[in-house]
Amino acid sequence: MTDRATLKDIAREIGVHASTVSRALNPRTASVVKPQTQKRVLEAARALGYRPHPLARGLRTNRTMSVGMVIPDIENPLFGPIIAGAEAVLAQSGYSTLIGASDYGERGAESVIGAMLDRRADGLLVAAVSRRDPSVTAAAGRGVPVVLVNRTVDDESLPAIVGDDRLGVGLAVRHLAELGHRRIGHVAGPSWLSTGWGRRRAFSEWTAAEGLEADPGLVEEADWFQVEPGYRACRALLDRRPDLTAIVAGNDLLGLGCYRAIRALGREPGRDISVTGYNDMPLLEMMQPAMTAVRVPYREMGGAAGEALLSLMAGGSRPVSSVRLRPTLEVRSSTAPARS
Amino acid sequence: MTDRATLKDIAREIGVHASTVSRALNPRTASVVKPQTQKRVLEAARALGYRPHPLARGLRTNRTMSVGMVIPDIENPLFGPIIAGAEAVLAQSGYSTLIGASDYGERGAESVIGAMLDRRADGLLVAAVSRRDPSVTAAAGRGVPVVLVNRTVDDESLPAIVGDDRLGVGLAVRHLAELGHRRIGHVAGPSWLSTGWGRRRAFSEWTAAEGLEADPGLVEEADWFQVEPGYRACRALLDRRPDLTAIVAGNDLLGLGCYRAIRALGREPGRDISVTGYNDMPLLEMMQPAMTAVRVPYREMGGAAGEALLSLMAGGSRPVSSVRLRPTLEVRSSTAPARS
DNA sequence: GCCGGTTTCGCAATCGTTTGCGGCCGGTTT
DNA sequence: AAACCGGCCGCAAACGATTGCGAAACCGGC
Repeated sequence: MTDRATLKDIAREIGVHASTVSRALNPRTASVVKPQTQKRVLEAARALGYRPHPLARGLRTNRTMSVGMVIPDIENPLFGPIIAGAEAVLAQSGYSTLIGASDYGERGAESVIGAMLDRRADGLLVAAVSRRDPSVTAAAGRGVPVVLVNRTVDDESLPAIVGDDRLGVGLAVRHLAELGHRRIGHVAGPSWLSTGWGRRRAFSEWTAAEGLEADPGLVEEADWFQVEPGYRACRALLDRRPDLTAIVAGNDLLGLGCYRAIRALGREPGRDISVTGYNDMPLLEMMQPAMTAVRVPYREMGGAAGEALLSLMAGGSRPVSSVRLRPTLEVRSSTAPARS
Repeated sequence: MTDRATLKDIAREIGVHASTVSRALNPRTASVVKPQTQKRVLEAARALGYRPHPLARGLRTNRTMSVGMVIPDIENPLFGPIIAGAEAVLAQSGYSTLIGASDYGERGAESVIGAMLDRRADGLLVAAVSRRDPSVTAAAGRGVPVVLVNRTVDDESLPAIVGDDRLGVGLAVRHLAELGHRRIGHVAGPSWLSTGWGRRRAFSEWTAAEGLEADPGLVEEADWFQVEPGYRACRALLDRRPDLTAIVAGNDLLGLGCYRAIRALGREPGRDISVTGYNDMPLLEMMQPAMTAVRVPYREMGGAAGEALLSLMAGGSRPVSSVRLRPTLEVRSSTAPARS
């Protein structure tokens, strides 16, 4: 790599000291250098194609202008939009985004976070947190700005940008109730994740609020947000309650698992048993039947998280509040009037 | 953030000079320090929780231990596995992965690559390259190690880890031919991308090799690897050639577009017209009908790219050869015997 | 022509590591 | 006993930027 120009090169070029060049180039200190010399500096800098050396700068200022982003499993299509949204707003402010996959399990997140702290990331965006996560809270305790995305921790001690699961589940349950469904089941996500747990509680509250049957037996927990666990949980649920006419799934993948389970029993999702998904991930509308789902604005979520982190890193200690984004309901053909 | 321990802290702790500590900690130079002092250094380092400062080290050694990864659009589920595979092997060697989305269009890739070079990334993994891409070749020309993933450039001047499209398309065409299809169409991806172009050429070659009809009119190009363009292209194709019994799609999303187009004509994909996808992205098997597709091992592809980049960055100038990974065919229910 | 006050800039230290060079110390060789 | 050598380690100079401090230069006003 051909060596880049340094401050000294510019200084030599126009006969001033490197520190003057530094000041001229930095908007915050540019006011102390004579306008005319600043102009000369700017020209020389452009002519030489000067780009500040991020390592040298960071070493001195103790900031790396990079943030770490921790994702549980990148292969989940859900996180694409979140990453994209965050990366876009962070890049706008000159921050680079380090990505780290904490493939399943707690050990992963800890070592990924450790690696990012070793790199002196200026902040952390964590999408992988479980309801209590020592490594994340430890990092935050050591003064590193942390913003949670999508999932949060129980005590809400950290700013989090999440979807409003109570609202979202409400949309699904009310939609089904309006279609005449009275016996609705729930295939829940893992209860050690805030999303799994929160939606499950919201489901109970809303069925009660709508005056529907509210039996703990209407809920079956899948041990992971994936198709196969969803299939197993749904089979268990339908074995126990063959009379269900609708199922609210904890997320889209669980919903797809429900499709399989329903078909395995010789019935047809949408026609015989209505199913709602949650998240509205890409291509969900291409499934057969196209799945009705609560849509969470994931790209916005990533963007909001990026902004929250920026203000947290910039703003000293002004508390950054958590945000719950409002979901909407995408009605498609996996939900139909109850035909009991 | 509580200040981390530095070399000097360790040195003071055990009464040696910082340079000795540095040597003791660096495996390459550890041989010149007395084993016993090395032991003391190691102990003190562990006791103080020492972690080298990456900026200071990088400033001195002129390496950042980070690589940039350029992705065309993160929202495409295709790139998740590639990212995950690459990140895993790079992390193993101590490299961090910077992610950058070059949302559509050429300008994007250029500015993203620029930002990464400004950050002095030690190498670049580019999944976003078009068949001729000045910014990428320029970066490589300036001595930055570059490895292309998934897509490549025409002149093959850069090491690239891609799928063997000729082989993959052959699997699809032969499969259809064996099912008795004689009039097979192709919905091609953009011809300015190596994947779109290569598969299109392979299609022509294989139809000729199989003794099938080989008419340029059998191919229709979509202007982007997405469902909607696939739909439009497939409609145009079927308008021109209503007698087709099978379609080879340039990728999965185009294949889904074909589903829609076929249904729009009142026919059923799989039953009336066979469709093959390409890539076998996640959840493709959940579609109705489950799509037969050429499976490209994307996670391996990312891993292989990471390894190629590592050896390129380490190995001086030993040429890193390109790799074409062998695809396989996943036969599902979107292909059936021809019923002409 | 001197003086208080600005503006504008240079000097040098600093961030934490790496590394060439040379020095000290012990033991072996002549 | 002088010379030498190899092992071990300290010294100091880098890497490229930022920044407190002080010193020129310059201003208008007396």
